[in-house]
Amino acid sequence: MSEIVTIKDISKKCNVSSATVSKALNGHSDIGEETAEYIRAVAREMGYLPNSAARALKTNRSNNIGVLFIDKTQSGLAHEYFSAVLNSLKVEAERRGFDITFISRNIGNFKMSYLEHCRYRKCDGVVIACVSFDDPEVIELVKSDLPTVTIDHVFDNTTAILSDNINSVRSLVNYIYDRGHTKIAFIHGEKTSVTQKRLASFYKTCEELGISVPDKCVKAAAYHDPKSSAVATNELLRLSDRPTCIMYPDDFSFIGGRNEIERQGLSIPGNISVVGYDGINLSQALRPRLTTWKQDTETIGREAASKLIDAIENPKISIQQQITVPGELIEGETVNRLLAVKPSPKQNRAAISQR
Amino acid sequence: MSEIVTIKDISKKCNVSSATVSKALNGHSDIGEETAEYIRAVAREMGYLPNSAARALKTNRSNNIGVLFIDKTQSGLAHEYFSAVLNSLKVEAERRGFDITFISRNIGNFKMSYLEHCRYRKCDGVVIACVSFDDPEVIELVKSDLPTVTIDHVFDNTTAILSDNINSVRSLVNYIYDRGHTKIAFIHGEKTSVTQKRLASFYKTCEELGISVPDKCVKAAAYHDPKSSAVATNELLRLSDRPTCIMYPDDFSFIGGRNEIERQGLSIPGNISVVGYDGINLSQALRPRLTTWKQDTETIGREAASKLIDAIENPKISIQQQITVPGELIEGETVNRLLAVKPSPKQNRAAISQR
DNA sequence: TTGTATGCGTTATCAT
DNA sequence: ATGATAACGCATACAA
Repeated sequence: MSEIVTIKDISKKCNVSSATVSKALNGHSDIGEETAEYIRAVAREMGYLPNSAARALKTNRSNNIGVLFIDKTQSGLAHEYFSAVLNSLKVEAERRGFDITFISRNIGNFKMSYLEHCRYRKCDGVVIACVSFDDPEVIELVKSDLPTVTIDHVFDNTTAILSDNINSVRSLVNYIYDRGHTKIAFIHGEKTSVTQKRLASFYKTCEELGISVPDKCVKAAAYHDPKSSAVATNELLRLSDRPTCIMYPDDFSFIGGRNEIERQGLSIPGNISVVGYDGINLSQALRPRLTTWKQDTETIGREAASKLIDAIENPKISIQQQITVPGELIEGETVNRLLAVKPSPKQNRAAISQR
Repeated sequence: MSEIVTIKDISKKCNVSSATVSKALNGHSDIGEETAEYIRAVAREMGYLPNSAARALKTNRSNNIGVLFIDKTQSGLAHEYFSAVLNSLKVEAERRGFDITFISRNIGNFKMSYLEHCRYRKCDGVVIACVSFDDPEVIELVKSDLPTVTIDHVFDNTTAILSDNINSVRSLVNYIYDRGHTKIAFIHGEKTSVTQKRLASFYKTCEELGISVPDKCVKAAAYHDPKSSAVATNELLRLSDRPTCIMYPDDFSFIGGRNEIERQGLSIPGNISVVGYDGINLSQALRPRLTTWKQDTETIGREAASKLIDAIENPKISIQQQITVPGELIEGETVNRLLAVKPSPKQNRAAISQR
């Protein structure tokens, strides 16, 4: 088909040197405006495209950012939260002229570390998310000279984009409390730093509100795993002093809880109230619509790309920072309003047994 | 940190020329076995990594495959079906030494076509999926000299990996019929070639079974859109001669149908039977477990990568082919067994009104 | 303001 | 079996 056109081809057509063409194309100021414009016009007309490999070889810049989105279970692509973040990240990266490369071990026969993969592809920087942050290879990556941005995890020497796990749980608990609940159960995912933040915020907020939290009301489950949340739900529903509201680790896990609740002939929110976490599409397709916390995946992904590229393009003035991205409460229909006034324990128990 | 080590560095250490090192590293046969082994050992010890940019520049091969996974709505990442395919594709590509680059328009300030993006990044080939296949830019891509594999769509000059949309619908309809249903409704997505295949298979199978399909029982909705499926469900439920089983465009859309069914006080499968399509995680987390068709995303993605890389590595002997990937029926709990014997129309009507 | 020359790291051709 | 050399396309230091 159409032959590949190079700078040399353009230089011939324009009767200038290839250096002049290169400068004109890159907008250097030391080229006459008219010649520059002419060269650019010819380049456009000839369908010129820069050769990214040649450019990378020369400049040691690839305009490529690595993305480490790996999970114990599978690739991070399975989680709607992470795929949404990735998508936003990709959009912003492309807007600023960067492509994305998935980083992994084992590329072909070469077994390489994450860092080696980045070096092999000459990635200008790397975004790390949804990965075991204590993996030595991740540490190696973070400690390297490569610009790095982490999502939902803080290392002391990198920029981090954080979904606001403290305020989210605080808001949810306050919302639940305002609707008259004082017996609130919390099902959490695997013990990551995110989980620890949410759990701490849960305890702290309850304490501020004067709500006691029995150990029985805090259950461990796993993220994105309806089964373990179903088990936890079952245990909670069997408590003699049953909670009136259950908080789930994420919207998808709630499906398991919902099954268990319905299996016991209870209705949401009539007999038991619930909230999710994430605000994925599914949560608003369900009936009743799930009350949940929407994480701002669009901003998280965009900021991750943006801060990383800032660091790449301005290595000296860039400083590590932690950016906390607020989310928003989605008020669905799954938290019952129990009483107009703050209930005493006795009233509360009455409200439960009225089912 | 550790400096980048090049072939030249190795050649110095080994007291051979850089040409010899290159050949040894690439396993050429014209190097003494002992020297070659020695060179490789030194390279390993020094932490040598090939410079992909230099190699690409020289060989005109990037070991990079482009991936066009774009949807009207968003990126294809939102659909669990496509993200699963992509993940499998990525795994196979990496196993064979290829990285993946997302192809899009608008990279930086350069507005480029899909083909131009591929050329810019020197992609060795491209996989096309979940895209408007009638987009002129996609056509341009397919008609180019770039090796191409399409997923779920056939062009006459490319290799295609196809989920078996004919047999899947046939199997579903047969399964439903075997359980005593003769009034089967079909809700379909936007009119793509996939949709047309499924619809044709639906009509054909019904005809083979001697089932008549009133126009009222075939409804248009949109993929991945619970709302439109809810609307279609509502219309179907209001029919005087109501279907006993509804087939949904996909598992996620079924959520909308389910809401509508429950809103009307009907139960699944007691009052109305349903099947989904895709077999995503959600479908088996629901209660009752959804009867659906599981598309073999793992094979689809793997084959797409595999065939594309075959074509890249062996351009002469590679031929276009269409590969149909079978799926499997997931027997959930959402199709009621109506009668032991094939029902006459009258019995059938009685069964319906008994609710 | 424009041109010349060089080298980025690699592979391939052709000698030796 | 090994080495010298050139070339891939581009950007830049320096000369003009």
